[in-house]
Amino acid sequence: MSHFGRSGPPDIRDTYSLLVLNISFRTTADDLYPLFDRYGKVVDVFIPRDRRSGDSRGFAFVRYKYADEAQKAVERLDGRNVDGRNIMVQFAKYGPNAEPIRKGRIVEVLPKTSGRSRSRSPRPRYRDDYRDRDYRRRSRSRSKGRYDRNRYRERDYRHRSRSRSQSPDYYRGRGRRSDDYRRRSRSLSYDSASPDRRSYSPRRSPMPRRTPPSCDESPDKGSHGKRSPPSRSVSPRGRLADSRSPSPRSSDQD
DNA sequence: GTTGAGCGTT
Repeated sequence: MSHFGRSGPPDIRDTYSLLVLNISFRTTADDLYPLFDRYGKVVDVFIPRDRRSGDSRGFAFVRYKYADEAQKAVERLDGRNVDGRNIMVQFAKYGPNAEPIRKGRIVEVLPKTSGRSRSRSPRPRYRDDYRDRDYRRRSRSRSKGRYDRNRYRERDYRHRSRSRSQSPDYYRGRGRRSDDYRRRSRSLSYDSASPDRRSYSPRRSPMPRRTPPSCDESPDKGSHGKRSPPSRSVSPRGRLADSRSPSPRSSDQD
């Protein structure tokens, strides 16, 4: 979807893609187009949206016809306040196919003569993590802390250098044991230890299974872990995989 | 109604 109503990418042969991050969730391409178009010839403005919800992911791609104009827009719009959010404009490092751009076109065309023009926001950048093509499915935001939406797909995406400050020793020595310990503790330490350590959160009941007549007690309280253990211990994974997502990768794309 | 590191589609 392009702002021009065209189908797919117009022409990336001679266009320079700019990645606009930190934009508001309600900011649309129409809002960015005039903003970027003022600094150069904008070929296309694309804002990835969620398939399910259809909401913006919080970033957009602006394609310029010339690199010099694109660079100017980067220096100009980078850090600009749009819709109440401080956007971050930078050259896209990856192409639509998740491939590294280095044809000398869209790739970083930062003139060394200009020195460090982006000293305004010297953020770390990585170029060897794009291989994870599954990133397109990852939660568009960290709301998973509150809402378990795509927790099943959550993996080591942001572990590059954000929250992964712990020493590798922890994972090598403790990591394995922890995994093993967690597994076995699931069958006997259910009502003894923390009943809800990392248990499965059937976000929504697959089937409209109404609560039993005896709904006097709150199922979230201790009562829940008292009668549930037997059913979960039988086949915790079987239920989840049989009722919800049998193969996360199977239905990756429609 | 929420969210906030990052890299893209008819």
